[in-house]
Amino acid sequence: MTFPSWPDGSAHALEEELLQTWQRERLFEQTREATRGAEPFVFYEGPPTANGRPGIHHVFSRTIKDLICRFQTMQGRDVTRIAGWDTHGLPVEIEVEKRLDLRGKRDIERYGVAEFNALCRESVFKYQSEWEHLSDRIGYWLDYQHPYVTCTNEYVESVWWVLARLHQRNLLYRGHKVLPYCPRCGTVLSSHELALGYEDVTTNSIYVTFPLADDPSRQLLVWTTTPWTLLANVAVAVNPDLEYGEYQVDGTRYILATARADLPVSSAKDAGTFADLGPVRTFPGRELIGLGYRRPLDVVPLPEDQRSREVIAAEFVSAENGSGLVHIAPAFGADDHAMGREHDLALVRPVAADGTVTGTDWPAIEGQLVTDKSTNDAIIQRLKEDGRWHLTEPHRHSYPHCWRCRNPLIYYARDSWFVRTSAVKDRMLDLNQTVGWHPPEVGSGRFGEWLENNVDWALSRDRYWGTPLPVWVCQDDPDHVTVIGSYQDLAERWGRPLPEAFDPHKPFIDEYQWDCQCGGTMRRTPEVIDAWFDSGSMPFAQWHYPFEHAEEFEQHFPADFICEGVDQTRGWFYSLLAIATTAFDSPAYRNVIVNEMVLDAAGQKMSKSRGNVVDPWEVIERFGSDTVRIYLLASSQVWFPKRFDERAVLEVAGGFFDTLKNSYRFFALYAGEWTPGGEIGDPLLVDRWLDSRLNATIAHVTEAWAGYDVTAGVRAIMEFVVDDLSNWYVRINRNRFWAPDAEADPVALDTLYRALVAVSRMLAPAAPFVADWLHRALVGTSVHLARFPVPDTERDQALELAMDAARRLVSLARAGREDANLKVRQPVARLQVAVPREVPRETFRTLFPLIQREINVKVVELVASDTDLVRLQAKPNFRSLGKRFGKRTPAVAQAAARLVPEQLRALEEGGSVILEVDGEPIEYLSEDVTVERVVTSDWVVQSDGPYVAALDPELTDDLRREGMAREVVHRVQRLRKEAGYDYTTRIAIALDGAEEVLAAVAGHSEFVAGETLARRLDIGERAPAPDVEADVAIYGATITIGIGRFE
RNA sequence: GUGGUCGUAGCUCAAUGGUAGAGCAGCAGCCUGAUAAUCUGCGGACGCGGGUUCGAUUCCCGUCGGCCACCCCA
Repeated sequence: MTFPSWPDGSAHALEEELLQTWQRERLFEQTREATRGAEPFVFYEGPPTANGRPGIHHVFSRTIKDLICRFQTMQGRDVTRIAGWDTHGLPVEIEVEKRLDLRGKRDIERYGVAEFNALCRESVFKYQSEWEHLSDRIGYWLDYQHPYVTCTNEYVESVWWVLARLHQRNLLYRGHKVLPYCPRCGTVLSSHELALGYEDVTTNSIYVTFPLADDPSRQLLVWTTTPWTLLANVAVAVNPDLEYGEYQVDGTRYILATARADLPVSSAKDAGTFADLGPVRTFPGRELIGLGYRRPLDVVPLPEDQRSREVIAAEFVSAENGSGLVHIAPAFGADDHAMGREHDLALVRPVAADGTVTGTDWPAIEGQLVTDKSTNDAIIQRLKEDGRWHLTEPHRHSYPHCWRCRNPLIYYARDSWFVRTSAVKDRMLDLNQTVGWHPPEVGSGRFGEWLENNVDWALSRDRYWGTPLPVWVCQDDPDHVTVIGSYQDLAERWGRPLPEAFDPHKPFIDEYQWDCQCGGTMRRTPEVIDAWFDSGSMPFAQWHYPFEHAEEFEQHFPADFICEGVDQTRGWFYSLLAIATTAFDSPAYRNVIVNEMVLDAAGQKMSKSRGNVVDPWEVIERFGSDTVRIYLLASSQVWFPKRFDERAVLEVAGGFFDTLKNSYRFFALYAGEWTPGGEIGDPLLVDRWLDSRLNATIAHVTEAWAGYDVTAGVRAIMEFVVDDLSNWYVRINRNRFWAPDAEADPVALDTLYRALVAVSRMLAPAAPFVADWLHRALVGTSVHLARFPVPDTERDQALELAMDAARRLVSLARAGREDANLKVRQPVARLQVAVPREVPRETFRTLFPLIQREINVKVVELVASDTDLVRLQAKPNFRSLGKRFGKRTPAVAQAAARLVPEQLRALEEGGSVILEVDGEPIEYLSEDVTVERVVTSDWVVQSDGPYVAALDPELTDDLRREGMAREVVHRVQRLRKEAGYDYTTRIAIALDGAEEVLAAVAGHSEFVAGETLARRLDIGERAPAPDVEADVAIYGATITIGIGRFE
């Protein structure tokens, strides 16, 4: 057979062509068929939201997912790879709001919820085809024919089912809590969403004075970073054990913690501090407790039946910042809320659900958004007018923002629905222990610590486009609650069959109501749920479990493997675990690879605003997706941040593919009509060596990938191809593939062929295109239907050691040649080598011919002792000496210099010797001393530890003549190339010029003719009509070489 | 602010309580009938200050800088 030549076009073109072939062959389906019914390997695809474009970081995690899934498929596992789309939630709503230019919920309601949601449903698939296309283009195989889609009726029903189940288990409840709340989106956020939106901001914090009710000249100095919350102030908290002081400024006595007395006494530029002034008196905070005060901004009515405007005690108050007196507004802070309950404080909430001020008798501020700077400015202005303002101070802190709309959040008390995850916290921690995290730190650290601080999952969202919360509440008695777990259940309650075109979304679902047993009306609570709950439900909802596919679900739960970016730690990784724990008391995944972010070349986060976003399409077109995939996998562990630098892409992956391509080209060039599987002779040592290295590599890669270390496996393949296969095996065996007038050695062809086939199979999960091209070229079938290679022979450790020694010595001898200015073409008479004991002598000796060829030396000798070549010298090993000798270490180390060669050799061979140090016998053990070698002989000696190579530098006339002949061969070869001859072209050579050179050639005419394919060699003549002719200097003497075709 | 993490050759990174190692880039050279391949040679007192120790890049404390996470922080 003949092997096709590697296409000349770009990697991009090759990949595009293969994609068409794959499609034509329905290759993905074929691979699915091939392992159907085998032991399953369960993979869950984290559903992307299809309303944003995919980026390079998606290529990253998809490459890892693809690698593991392909690998497991090639191991014969039945790998489920179902695509999924996350379709609900705020991101989708916000996209639509922007498109319609709506500003908030009121606009949406005016526009019509039904119409709005219809647009949301549509917009989700805006980028779907681009996602599918990109996944396809990078070779990410996923079943896009039957994806799970979180907004379908089936999916929603499964989510309802699990919510009803949680309710049965008393894990779903309604609570009134202060929660992070986005005024723009008009909804609460969960703690994991909160984590996504912290930003450093500078706001104006203010110090405000609260005159005491019975003595207005004594004033509490109170600090706040959110002036608008003063509208709802009902108390001031002090720490009863903290020291406070009264400071007299003019007619006023300010009260603040003495630890905070470095505050200025006024806003004047040159104002001194309270500390400068000194306190009139000091006292513990408990003295203040119970005192009444005049509240600032008296614009909100306070209920009479509850306490307000008084000083209360709170342990959490510290003097770290502020004044040591904390303003309490129970509606707008979690601590405040707790204090309010504890002390029966009034709760006023002069802020509407849209974040605007309401219910005050201050017209100027009514309707203002509390997070607007102007609102705070107005409040500060009024405080100034009222004489209650003391100081404004810019305050820089990280403050939570809505992770979707970037607006600042407020803390806001309202009714919400919660999943009681804190009740299963310990269980989640236990189950998390069973998960194989890669890297482990994320699981134990970032994720584990997060679980330790678990709070109940704030599930409900006061929005429109989401899975509706299937909770119906009695209008008359809010304690009458029904949670619907299926559509059948709904129909039964409702009393009629559901309509044909039933849509469980808002607003339609809100029309379903029925009579409560108490006579009231059961209506659905208006909220939808957190979209993270949707995606966390995919293990069962993708099967419409328990309504369908119960068996499939059970076989596919939990997952063997998931993989997402580190940003999903509190996202999908958590929602999967939380739901699996509460609903099934099980982990949702057994192994997870957490990949880090892809940064730009400068290490900056990619963001649209910075304009440093890498377009995956562009990069793939330039390099090909295999190159990008290999780069992302191999440049560093996937859990380290990647600096995406285009130069680095070629550095890491380009060289490897070039080498692989050239190895194949070399093989195809010389394979000719050779057909694998035929009769071949006995393998040589080098062939067995390559087999051994190949088997070692297969074992290494298999182990790495089975253990989810994708990088180690990829690197092992790359090292094998570059170091062992190309740069050593092919190079040293060139003459077996091409020898003048001879067929290529079938044993070498077979060895190289098998190695290339195995490489293509190992590479298939990582670089599916190139691997497939290669496999088709070598074998004729797709690599993706092949099994992953299995080591087929034992490793030959002795041979690998011997070859390793040979390679080292070749390197050393070359360095020696450089040193002595002896070109490799100049033969030398002898090379003496020394190797450490563990190198098996006999095997090593059989490699001498190889060393001879590589070094161009006539004789290689293994010396028993290297004393003739080098002087031995002791280098003390402080590590082992230090352990035994402590303070005497330096003396003992120094004394080691006195060890004589016999002693050093004894040490090197594992013995021990005794030496007297400071009048005391000291025993040196083998590990105490490293023996170094210093060159002493006249020979050219290079050493690397116990490996020594020594060249006899003396050149006889014979050697010189041979060197000249080789030099002439070299020149002729260059001229052949210049003439553009084919490598089989027979030529005629004419040489004229320096006698010395001509004589040398004459003496080696057979060699020269053989190497250059010369059928005619005219010495001392000029060619009559050469194709190429040149004057060249050989050892300083000039000759003229002319070559032409031999007809 | 709190906690973590990192700070080593131009770049990317490694190792170690014992005197610093690799890859890439650069320069010089070798080799080459596959190669923009290989091979050989050339560089750094490990952010700063202090401590523990016979000895610290490695341990401890502080400090500066980068990154990450947490946070009701008034």
